[in-house]
Amino acid sequence: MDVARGKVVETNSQQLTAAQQEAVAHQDGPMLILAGPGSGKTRVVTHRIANLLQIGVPAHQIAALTFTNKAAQEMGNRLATIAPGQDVWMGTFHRFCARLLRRYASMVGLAENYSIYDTSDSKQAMKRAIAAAEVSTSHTSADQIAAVISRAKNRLVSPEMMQGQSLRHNEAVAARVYPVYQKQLLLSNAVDFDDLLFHVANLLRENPELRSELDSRYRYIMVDEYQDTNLAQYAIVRSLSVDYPNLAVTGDPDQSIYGWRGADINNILDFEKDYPHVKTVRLEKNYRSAPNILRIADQLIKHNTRRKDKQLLTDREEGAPVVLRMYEDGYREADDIADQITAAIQNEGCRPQDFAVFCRMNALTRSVEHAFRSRGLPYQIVNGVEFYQRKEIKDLLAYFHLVNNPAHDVALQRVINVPTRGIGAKSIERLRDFADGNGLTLLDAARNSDQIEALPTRSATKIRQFVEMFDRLSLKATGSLEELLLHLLEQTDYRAFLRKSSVDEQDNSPLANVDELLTAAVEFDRQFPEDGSLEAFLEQVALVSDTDAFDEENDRVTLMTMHAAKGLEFPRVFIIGVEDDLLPHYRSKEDPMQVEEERRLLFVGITRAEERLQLSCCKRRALRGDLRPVVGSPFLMELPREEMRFIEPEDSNQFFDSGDEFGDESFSVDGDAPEIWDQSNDSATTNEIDEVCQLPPDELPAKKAAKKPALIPAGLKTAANLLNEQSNDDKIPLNDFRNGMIVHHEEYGAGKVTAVSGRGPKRTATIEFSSGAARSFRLAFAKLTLGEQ
DNA sequence: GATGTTCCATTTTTT
DNA sequence: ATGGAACATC
Repeated sequence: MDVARGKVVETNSQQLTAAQQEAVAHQDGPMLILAGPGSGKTRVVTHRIANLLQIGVPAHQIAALTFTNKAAQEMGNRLATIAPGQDVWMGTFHRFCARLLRRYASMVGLAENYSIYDTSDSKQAMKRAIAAAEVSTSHTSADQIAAVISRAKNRLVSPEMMQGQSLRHNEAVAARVYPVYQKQLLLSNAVDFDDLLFHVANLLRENPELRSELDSRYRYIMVDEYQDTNLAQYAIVRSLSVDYPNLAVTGDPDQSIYGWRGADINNILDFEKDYPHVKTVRLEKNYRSAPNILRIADQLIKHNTRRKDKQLLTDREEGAPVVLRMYEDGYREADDIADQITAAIQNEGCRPQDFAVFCRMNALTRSVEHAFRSRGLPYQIVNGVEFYQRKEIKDLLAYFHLVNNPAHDVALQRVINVPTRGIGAKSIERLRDFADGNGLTLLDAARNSDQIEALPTRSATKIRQFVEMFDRLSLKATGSLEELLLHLLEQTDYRAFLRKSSVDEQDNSPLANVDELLTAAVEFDRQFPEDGSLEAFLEQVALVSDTDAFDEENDRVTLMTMHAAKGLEFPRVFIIGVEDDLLPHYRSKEDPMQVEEERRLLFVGITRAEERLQLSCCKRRALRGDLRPVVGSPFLMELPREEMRFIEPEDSNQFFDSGDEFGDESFSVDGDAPEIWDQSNDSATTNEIDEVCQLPPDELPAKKAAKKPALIPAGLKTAANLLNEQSNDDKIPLNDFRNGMIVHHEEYGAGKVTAVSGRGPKRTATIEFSSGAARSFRLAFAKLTLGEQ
């Protein structure tokens, strides 16, 4: 795994505060560390581990459970600096369970080479289960059923327990699908994400000897982000802390943001009830943020009812006021933020990595990305799973999965006709029927394809050929990943298939992705030369999370969701789209508890900022295709306006330095400005837009049309588009770089392209200059123009 | 059976 | 806007 250095320089334990020292010194018995944002929680936990080691606790008796690999890594790195060479187990809950489950797979009816289905795999499996269960999905959907089942598993509800309960419609449907789905998973020797926890929790509950063995094996357990644990996770740590109740959990109820995934905030709120003799430590001193940022955060979170009241204290100096800014639309918002960052880098000596832009949902990163790219501002989008969700990567990995676990039906269905080899939907359906009818896996059914009466000989032959190809491939399973992948690519002629099926000729990114996967395989081979690396590789791939993609060594502006931002910190933070229906999201507005969670999400975002913070919202936002009027988030009303600096769009001729005037009066000066803080639906702008939108295009009043970008049909150029195009004018489109092309670089002069790889912002070209030097450039940022031939 | 077309919903957040 | 699924055509 990559080694990322922590930003915080470790100091010795003398410099811990009294509260921190108290937590560090705690040895036996349960402990609850209520740690506010930026309170040095990771530092406390690592020092405590070091302390335990020092007093003679063997490293293998300690386990630290986190929610992301990133957090585990960070902890590991820090521990390495204060207690080097100690083999303390650190990792995510899911990885911990995956590991236990490998060992005790047979006890839950799995084989040790079981596969972990990712979300799309389990969705496929779900569809098949729904069909097999013969239920109607007329008033529900596969997604809804999946959600109900997921929730059930998180709450340790088994298929049997779900029967016979009085349920709502989609729950009743789910209750019928659930047992079928579980049976199919077992037959496929597979688990979904929830099963990792579910199986382990059941294992511990049903096998007292095993439970006590593991309890004594893991005598000291630490859980990070305890506020985000669900019932299954709760049950797991609880049953590992009976004989040796040395469970130390850290968390902050105010940062509980995974309720939608089954996390139960009561786990942390009731911890003291669960463990009567618990030692509770509150870390309330904040080392991260300027006081004005903390006051804003504090004011906001005070509006929640389900919480433990907590102070946020800091010694830091007062900083610049928090900015609350309104823009005309998302494009202006993105452009302005890009400009602000560019200016700060030029004039204030900031570096790209000092900045982060947070949003409620991934879709909002698009416009920001565009603005950054057009300015040559280096950035990283933190969504680690993206690469592994690309078609070509999923295809190849599906072959890997099938080699590792031939029962993996989802993988087989994915690849049996990829590349196309004449096995169509009908054949697959017959194969599936045969498998279902005889309780076989799809591969076993395929091995007996000549016995399937419904199958034409022609199809049976094709299927047999596929099985033969697969068997040849399987022979490579014990070799290196590189060897396996190369063999696979050759046997299936996959690259040719990609070239043939790619829609536009220019786009060779699928091929570049294949190369990137190859690189990853080689790298994994290098790191884990032992046997069995295929399984380990697939497990690692299955359990990567978005946050894991964050690279703090990289000098780039970071773009991510607030969920992904938890646990991180940046000197300057922008939070975009602080708008009603987005934050809080409209789906969460019915339930006051969910609204509180949304408020906590904003709290998490705000408290990531060290020095400066800007919250912004727009008058209009392009979402789901078209530009719609929006209003500011009700949360903005909860902030102490007198402490903030409010900035309106320039072209409405309004500029308010600070908050006193920020209310009604500000807006009434200009009749055109919408009352963004007013949630009522009858705001002037809303009506105006609606009204105009109903007119046929040629009847649009010219004046209004000119003023409202909202009314410009997609495809026409907006001012923002034009601007961006201009600045890109002389640059070569990314995908136009070809080997042998002659280019010109500002600094190095003329050169020839010798290699191109990567895609999107990572697209890179190697160029040999006339001086003889060769250099690689990220094309999105390099200053390259077309050279003379 | 393969390929192309249209239509549809779908998007909150993620291990 | 995008991608998947259903439908139509070769």
